[in-house]
Amino acid sequence: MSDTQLAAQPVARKQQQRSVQTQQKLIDAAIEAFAENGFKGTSTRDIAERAGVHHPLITYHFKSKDQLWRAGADKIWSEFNDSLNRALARSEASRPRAQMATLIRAYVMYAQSQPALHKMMLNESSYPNARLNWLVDKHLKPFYEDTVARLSHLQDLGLAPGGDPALLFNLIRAAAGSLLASNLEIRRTSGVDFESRETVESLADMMVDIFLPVKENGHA
Amino acid sequence: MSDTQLAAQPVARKQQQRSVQTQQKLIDAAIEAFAENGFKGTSTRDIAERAGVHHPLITYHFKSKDQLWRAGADKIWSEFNDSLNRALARSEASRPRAQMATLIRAYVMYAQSQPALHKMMLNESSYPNARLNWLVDKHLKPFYEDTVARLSHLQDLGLAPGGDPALLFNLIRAAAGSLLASNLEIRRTSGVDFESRETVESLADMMVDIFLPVKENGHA
DNA sequence: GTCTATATTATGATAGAC
DNA sequence: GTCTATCATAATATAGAC
Repeated sequence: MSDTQLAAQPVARKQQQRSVQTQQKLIDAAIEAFAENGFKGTSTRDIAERAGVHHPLITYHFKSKDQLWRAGADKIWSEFNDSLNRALARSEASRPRAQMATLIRAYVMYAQSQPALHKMMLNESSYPNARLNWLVDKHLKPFYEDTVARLSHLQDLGLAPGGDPALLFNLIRAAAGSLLASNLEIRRTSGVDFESRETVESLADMMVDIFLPVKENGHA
Repeated sequence: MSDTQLAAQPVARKQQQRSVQTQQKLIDAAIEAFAENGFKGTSTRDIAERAGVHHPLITYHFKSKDQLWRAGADKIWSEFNDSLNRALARSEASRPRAQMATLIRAYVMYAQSQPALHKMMLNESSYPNARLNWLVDKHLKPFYEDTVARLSHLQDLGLAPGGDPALLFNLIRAAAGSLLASNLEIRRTSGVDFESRETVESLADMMVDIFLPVKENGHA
């Protein structure tokens, strides 16, 4: 092996690290900007400024505005799935109603910490487009399939409100997502502040009470 | 009176009529475009194209993009309030639970026919800005005050779920608004189609069942 | 991997002919 | 009231120096 190879490797690694950091900063800035102003309403210059990076680096790292948007959506959904799975593992709940209550609480908590999840979905639902199809097929559908199966089972046990379980799923999801994405509006209208953990937890409690009104036998 | 005055009046009226028509076309196109792409994401050229009008006419009739946005919001909220008031008058319901059920149904129906109501609110809730403050103070607040008072009264009667009535109000509103604004996404994910009146009515039924689970004495 | 400079197109708003 | 033409700015994307 030559000297240049021995010396070159650490340099390459450092460069690789900086590259990854730049990409992460751009992705985080993109999530924020796209959630605020939608895909069309967001300029790559705005994203670059938020990330503290020169704007041609977006093309360099992500090829296009569209690819950067996808990277942002991937990150959000990955964090969201992790968050729900961790909550399920932590709760150790084995009964279906308790599991669904855990899911609802975890959904509300995640929607507060990252309202962009709902914002980006709703922004893309405005008119038929490739990003919406991609979002649904890659990310929403698996979550939907799993959760509707759980809700359907709860209905069979008489532990969830009747009616189309797909409708029920979307009702719960839309309520939590939209509510926490409307943070600023609701604070101004109602004085309710979802930045307070207490308020978010009372929302989660209220949702569990309303959407799962029937308790499991022998348990609180 | 001179001849010129007698002849000029009808011409002025015709011009006035065309002016009003142009303004209406622009307002309708603006509502559509702003709901799809948000304020920043919408170009005045896009609005003018949708309206079939040359784009400098926007400045002429509305002074600015911002003023046109406000005209659109005013129209939506005016129609929305009319729609709710007509539903209340039509139902002749005198008991508070039946009135609230009527309001929920009317809200769902309006959200289907004009999802822009929810879309424009949520778009402006993304970050602090003058349009959000204007929307809340002029339009949302009066609706909020009236409806929370009704919900609070229902809670006192034991006819609505407990907890902060402001939270309950926003939960119901966000659920219906967001659900019908997510039309395209939900159809692709779940196969549920809110263009069907039957589906929308079963959603309204489900919402009344869930949010007003306790019936009034002696009535269905 | 990062920068400056720039090509090309789109945007909000206006001026001035008709 | 309506049109064409245009200004100043901002957008996406790329080229090429370092």
